[in-house]
Order: sequence, then C-alpha cells, then structure tokens
Amino acid sequence: MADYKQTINLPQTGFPMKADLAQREPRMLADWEARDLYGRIRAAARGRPRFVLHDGPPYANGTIHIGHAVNKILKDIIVKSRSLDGYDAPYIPGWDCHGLPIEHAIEKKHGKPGQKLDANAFRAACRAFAQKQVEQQRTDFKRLGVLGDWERPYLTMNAAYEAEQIRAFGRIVHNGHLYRGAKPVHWCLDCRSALAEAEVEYEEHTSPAIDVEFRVADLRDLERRIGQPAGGLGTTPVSLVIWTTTPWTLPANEAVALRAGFRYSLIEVESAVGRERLILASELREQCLQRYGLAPIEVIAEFDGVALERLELEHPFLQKRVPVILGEHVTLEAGTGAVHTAPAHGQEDFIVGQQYGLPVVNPVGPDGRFTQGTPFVAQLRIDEANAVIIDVIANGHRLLQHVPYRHSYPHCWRHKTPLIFRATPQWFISMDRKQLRAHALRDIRSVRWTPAWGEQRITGMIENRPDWCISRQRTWGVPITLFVHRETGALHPDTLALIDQAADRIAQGGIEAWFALDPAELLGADAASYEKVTDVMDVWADSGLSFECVGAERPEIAAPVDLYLEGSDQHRGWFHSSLLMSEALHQRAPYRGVLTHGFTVDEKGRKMSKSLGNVVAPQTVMATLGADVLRLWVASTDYANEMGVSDEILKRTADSYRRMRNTVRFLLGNLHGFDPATDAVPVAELVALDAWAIDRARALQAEVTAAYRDYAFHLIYQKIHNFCIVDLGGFYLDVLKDRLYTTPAKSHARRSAQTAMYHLAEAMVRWFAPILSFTAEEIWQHLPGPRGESVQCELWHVLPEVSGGRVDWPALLALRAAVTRELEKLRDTGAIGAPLDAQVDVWCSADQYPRHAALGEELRFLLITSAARVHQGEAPADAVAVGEGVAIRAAPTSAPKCVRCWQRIEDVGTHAAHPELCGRCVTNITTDGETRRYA
RNA sequence: GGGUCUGUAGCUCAGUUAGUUAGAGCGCACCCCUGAUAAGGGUGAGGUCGCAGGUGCAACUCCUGCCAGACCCA
Repeated sequence: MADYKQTINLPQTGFPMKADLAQREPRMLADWEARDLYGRIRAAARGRPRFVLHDGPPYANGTIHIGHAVNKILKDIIVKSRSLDGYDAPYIPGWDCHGLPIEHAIEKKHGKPGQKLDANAFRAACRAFAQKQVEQQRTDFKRLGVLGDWERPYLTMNAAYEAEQIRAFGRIVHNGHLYRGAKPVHWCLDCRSALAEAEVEYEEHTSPAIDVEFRVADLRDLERRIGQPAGGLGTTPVSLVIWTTTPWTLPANEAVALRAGFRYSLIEVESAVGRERLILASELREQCLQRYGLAPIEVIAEFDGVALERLELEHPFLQKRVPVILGEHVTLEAGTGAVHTAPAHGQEDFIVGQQYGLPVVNPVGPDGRFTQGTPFVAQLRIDEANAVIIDVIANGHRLLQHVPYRHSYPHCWRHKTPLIFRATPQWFISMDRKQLRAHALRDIRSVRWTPAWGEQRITGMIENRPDWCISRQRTWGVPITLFVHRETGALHPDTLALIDQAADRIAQGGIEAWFALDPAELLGADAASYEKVTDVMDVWADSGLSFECVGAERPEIAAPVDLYLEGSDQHRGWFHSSLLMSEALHQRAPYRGVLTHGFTVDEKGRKMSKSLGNVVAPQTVMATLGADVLRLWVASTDYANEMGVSDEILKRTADSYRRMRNTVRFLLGNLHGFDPATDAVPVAELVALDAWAIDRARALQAEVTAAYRDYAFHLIYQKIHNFCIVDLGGFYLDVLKDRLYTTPAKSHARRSAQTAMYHLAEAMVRWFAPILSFTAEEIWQHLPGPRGESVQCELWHVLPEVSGGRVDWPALLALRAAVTRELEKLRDTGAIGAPLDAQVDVWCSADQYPRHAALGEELRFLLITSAARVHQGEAPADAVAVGEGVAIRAAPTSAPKCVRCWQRIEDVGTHAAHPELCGRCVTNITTDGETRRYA
C-alpha cells in the first residue's frame, strides 16, 4: 500500500505556506536595491510610450502615517500596472522641504532666527533637519515596496530646484501676474512680526463692545432705494448701526457690510438728542433697541439688504464717506446685522473689500501705535486709542452703547498676548489681471478627474478664491528676488534680468546666496535707491511649480504629465497651486488626469486621532502582517470615499491574502517537474476542462487589465479573490487533483493540467505584481522555466486562445452545483463522507441529454463522485428535479475502494497483480496513462 | 454656517437607462476530508438598502428634508 503512495504525484514546492512577510520583505528589499531593480525596469521599458505620474511632494517632517502609505501605495500600483501594460512609467519621488513647520522645529531647539542663530545658520539648521526627515521618510516609503528613483528624488530645497523656481517666478512676473498689495495678517506687537495661523492660539479676552451710528449721507437716495416717496423721510437723521469689539479699527473703516437676503428695518426712535431713525436687521431689531434702552416709535419701512448696496454713509468721526457693501460673512448671531468693515484689519473685511475695490489703508505701525497724522489717535497705542475713539464717538452723539464684552480672541502662542490684524505690504498673483482664473476654469474641463466630482470641487474653489498672496515674512523659504524702489515702491526696470542673475547665484549657493547678496553687486549705483525684498514664497508656490522645476532637470517627466494623485484635500492644495502656476506660465494645465483618494478613518467612519485611540500605524502593520497585506488593504478599499482601517479590517485582509497565496502555492506545487518548453501540451490537444480554465483566465485578464487602466483596484481585488475561491479552489483545482495525482507524471492527462496551471500562474503573478509586489516576486522565483529577473520588468502574460469547444460548461457547472447539494444531504444523514463515497445518476429530456452526456465516462471526474451516469428518458420518482428536463439522484456506493485513487469502483480486485487497485490505476502505473479528453 | 462627497449583510465590495424574491467573497455556524494539512471541500444563517416624506403602475435607484461621517472653507 505504501508502494502505491509513491506512485502518486503530490505537490512539491519550496514556496512556503506561511508568508512570514515581516521577515521576508526586508530581505527582498535589500536584494532589489542591490540589483537596482528600479534601474532595470527603466532599462527594460526604454523606448516604450511613456506614462508619467508626477509625485506630489510630502512635507519633510515627521514619521509617515497611514495616509502617506495609502498615497504612495496607490501611486506604486499605478506605476507598476502601467509598466506591465506596456508603458515606460518612471517614478521620481519628491519632498517639500521649506516652510513653517520645519522652522518651528528649529525654533524649538535654537530659538528664533537672530537669537541664538543668525538667519543663515538658522537656514542651515532647517536644511539639515529637512534632509534628515527626508531620509527617515524615504526608509519607510521604500519599506512599503514602492519602487522609484529613491537615490535621485527631487527636493524643493535642492539648489537647482530653488534656482528653477526663481526662474519660473521671473516668467510669471514677465507674464504680468504679479502685483504688490497689502493684506491683513495676524500681528504680534511683542514679536513685532506677522504670525502664521499655526502660531495663533485662541483665548478669552475682554474687549469694549460698542454700537455706532453711521449716518446716511443722502436721504433722498435712501428714499428711492426703499420705496419711500421723494422727500418722505424729511430731514430726521437716519443711521445704519454697527457693532464692534475693536473700536481702534474704526479709523480704518472703509465700508459697512449688509447681507443680501436679510431683511432690514428703518425705525424711528426718540434718543437723548431727539428724534432719529435707525436701520437694523429686522430679526435683531427688538434686542438691539432693548440694549440701547430705546423704545421704537414706528417701523417706517422694511427692505432687503441688497437695496442699500453702495448707499453712502458718513464716517462716525472722520471727514469721509464710506459705502454700504454686501457680504456673505454678515450673520445675525450677534450685533446689528450691519458689519463695520476695515479691510486693513480683518480677513473677511479684506476679501470683501477686494471685491468692492476698497482701499486697504493701515494707520497702525508695527509697534501697535497709530501713525503720525491719524486724527485723534496719532502716536497712541491701540489699547489707549480705544478709549479716545469711544469718547470721540460719544461726543459726536454716534454712540448707542458701550459695554465690556468677553469672547474668544486670537493670542500669540509665545507671548500669550492679544494679536491684531494689520495690513502689511505683500506680493500677489492676480487671478484676473491676466485671465488666470478664466484660463484655469477653461482647462479644468479637459482634465480627467477621478472621481469625476473632483472637477466640481476644484472649479468651485477657483471660481471663488481671492488673489494668491505668495509672500511670507519668513526665514526658511525661496526668496522673492525683487528690488523695489525705496520711494515709489516700483520694481527695478531690469527686474527680469535681475531675477535671472539671482537664479544663477542660487543655482550655485542655494537660497542663502540671495540673503547674502549685497544689492550693489547686481545694481551698482542703483543699490542706494532700491530695497532688496527679503520675503519668501508661500510653500505652495514651491510645490506648485514642481512640474516646471523637476521637468527642467528631468525632461523625461516634463509636464503636462499623465497623472497627479493625492488626497482629496489637495483640491485646495497642490492640484490648485500647480494648476495656477502652470496657467500663469503656459496657459495650460500641468496634468492630463488627477486622481484623489479619501482619508483614512476607523471602522466607524471617524477620522484617526490620538485622542480617539484609533490610529493605525503603517510601521506596525508592516512589522506584523507585512507590507503586502497593507498594500492589499489599500487595493481592496474603494479610495473614492473615506478608507476604513481597523484591526478587524486588516485581519480580513490578511485572511484573503493567505487564501490567494495558498491558491498560487497549489499551482506551484503541482508544476513540480514541469518544463514549459518541453512539457506543455499544444492548445489543440488540451483536455477540455484545461482549455476552459485558460479561457476563463483570459476573460478575467481582460477585466483585470481594464480595471487597472481605470484605476479600479478594489474591483481587481474582488475579481482575483473570487477567481481563487470560486473558479479555482471550489471547482477547477478540486477537480484537477485526481488527474494530477493519479495519472503518470509525464502523461498527457497530467501535462495538460500542468499546461493550464502554468498559464494561470504566469497570468496571476502579473495580476498580483502591482499590488502584492513582494509576494509576486516570491512566486516569480518559484515558477518553472527560464524567466527575467523580476516580474516588474514583464508585460501581461499572453494567454493562448483556445477553441470554443463542444462542452456546455455553464450547464455542467449548474449540474455540479445541484449534485453538490444532494451530496450534502447524504452527508447530513451520515450515508457518505467524501464525495467519492457517492454515485450519481442523471436523467435528461431528449434536448438536455447531449450537453449533459458530453463528457461520457469523465463526468464523474467533474463531479468528483465514484460514478456518474447520464440517462435519457423519464426520471424515477425519487430523483430530484434540478432544472427543465434534468433530474438527479445521488446515492452511496458499496463498490470497493481503490487504495490508490480512492474511488469506489467495481473492478477493484479484478487485477491479480494489483488486487487493491481499480483498472484505471492499473493502467496508470503500468502504461503511459489513461486517456482524458474532457476532465 | 457654506462648498464637494459618502451611507447596501459583522467586514470589503457589486447592483446598467427606476422593472421579478437585493447579489458576491470573506467572517460566522454546522458538516466533510485528511494526498494543498497551522491547508482543502460543502451547506446554512445574516439586509427595514442611514431615517422620514414625496413623485411614479413600480424606488436601493429620482426629488426634498433630517441624521451620521469625511475633506475643504468660514
């Protein structure tokens, strides 16, 4: 009996069942690096059409989190799948290296520039810090299995990049997009400097809250607007009332904002100075009058805020008139429904002011004192000015109320003192002077957005955004290399040439070269009358110009590129800044396609946060389940929405990973001893079932490759997983076992099966490769036959075209499913255990008979029963109908069991030399093997 | 508060232009096998399609509102 076991061909492979990814992956990575796998892929792909995914640079700060992993893995899947699809798909990773977070990291250690370190030493520290962050992140990115030009990434702090950025900036200036304006920023009086949003803390603060009257300048105009008869309002003064907690900003008032759609009332009251009329939001009218201690005598009129647009008002204490404007920021939550607007002292005021072309006049100096010549409050500090201004307003009888008011107010994170908004000179890229907005909107339409709603999203943002303020009063950034006339504020007439000269110096010495530059070196005698700008650029300008800066150095990935791929927040960020920069330079989009993915959330759909304790660290996943499981999770999740991760989700992912791995392992184990060059069976001679398997794989491959082209990775995962379980494990491979194990190793029957399995494996390893990159490489090493050194250098496997064949597989699969159900019933009663304990009879109508009888004797192999007989004619009463004209009966068989193939066949024992074997096995151990045509 | 989205079994996903009883795989339960064996095969139970209205002969699908969640803005 043991002798016969040795005549069985069992699977043999060195491909282990246990993946041990956490240990195996790092070794494989070291091997890839040693062999310069990325370089070899490039060499293999040379000359193919190019597919360029341009990497969005992550910020060089901190260890990578799961969101980084998602992003890089998606990019890697795309790059690798395009390579298999016949493209040359280079991937050059980048990092965003300038900016505030890095400055802050250095400040924490060394203090602000000028304290312990001078600005140059500070920048050097920033550079060193960023470099270290890049290296740390690079290690983790590589560990994910992401292939790319990791030795030559682009860093926005490379001197060549910085210089190219300056040159691009010069072209933007040349194209007329740049202008100098003013903009309110958070300003700390103690720092005497602007603060970034990240440096602002909100704390409780008590301010003087006042209600102030702005007199309507022309009552006749008001009458016309609100439908009153001419002269009907007489001469009684009418005031629009505003409420503010920053009286010191009133000298900079340029308008009063109402909201279109809100109702306003004109109310007559009797105040300390006599009869007057007030305009208040209708909804707030009662509560306001109560606050002022005034009783309404009469509501004269009610009207929409829109009626007063551009009505002129008298400033409450300055000799000037200001307009009524309309703004969406006006609310009914507090105040009067009319908002004092000082563009120099408020963000919203500034934005709405831009729309109305209001002047931005800032009378407050860097020390918080009013400038010389400001009426009433010259030289006073703003806190002192508050009291003076309130007095002036009260004396002019424009003050309705004055109370202390406690509210949340921005404070400096260092000094813990209240901040102010203060307009400062800044550099802007205009959205409209040179049609930047219009051009961007035009070109958004021809970009392929994935998912499609990305188009609406970025369109809305471009439509509504204000001009881009690109200047920052910071140390660690690419300088705005301009010279401005000290008196006129005009740019130097040779500005474009000067920018190029600055770029040349920066190409040599990095941005430090600009800060170290003595203007006389470039300007000569003009140096005395021109000021060197030391502002740096917004970091969004750095990364927004990456297509230009990287493309200049690496023409193989020059814009416009095929794809940008980032998280959905980048509609506001990199997609946005890149689009504007590209339009400003070339009047076209930098990308042909944009793909966005959602953010990672926990299994309940909530964002990841330390406080919720639901953070999944990629490093932990890689160290336990392995990078391939993490990659499989990324592929299996629909990235269009939020991407859920949790222990359970990853566990499920690891389960399906194992299943797919074992399916391939079975293929490899049964390919033992198979040399495709000499052992493959010609397509025309394949056993019908094997041809079916190849055909099924062909159909699936068409779907898989199409899904890769559509970036629909979660469908690929579903399809491949289902294929492994349903088609292979649940059917084909299960049926195949008998043939593989019991027919002679070199027989046609077994070689046919191996030929099909070989093609399945060759196809599947490539389907896996973009996603399960480590596992695919491991499979690659265990596949038979000569092969290239990495699956990543390959193209999709060409599956042979098999002739349609005469077998009606859907009908037989349905029959098989019905038989399986019947067998289960027998198993439940204890009548059988294994399916081979059973025999099956099938009765068919005349038209059903041919397709069910097509396999003849071999039907039992398909059903994995010891016998299967197909009859034409009426079914007996105890047969179970399983469809139109088909009925079956399954029953235990009492035939003796062959010790070799385990089938129960009557002829066991009839062969004198092999009394324990069936006739089929005797044939298989004494001849070239039995003949199989169908299964 | 505004913009762009999302919500189908415990989990991951399908579900055509509205048209039979809403599907798959995993997981789970139970059974079998012991020649893929820390594997493999089978059967089964799981769903008020977020909730509430509305328009249709007919709604997971279209409309409105609400709830929950994500990103971006304020």
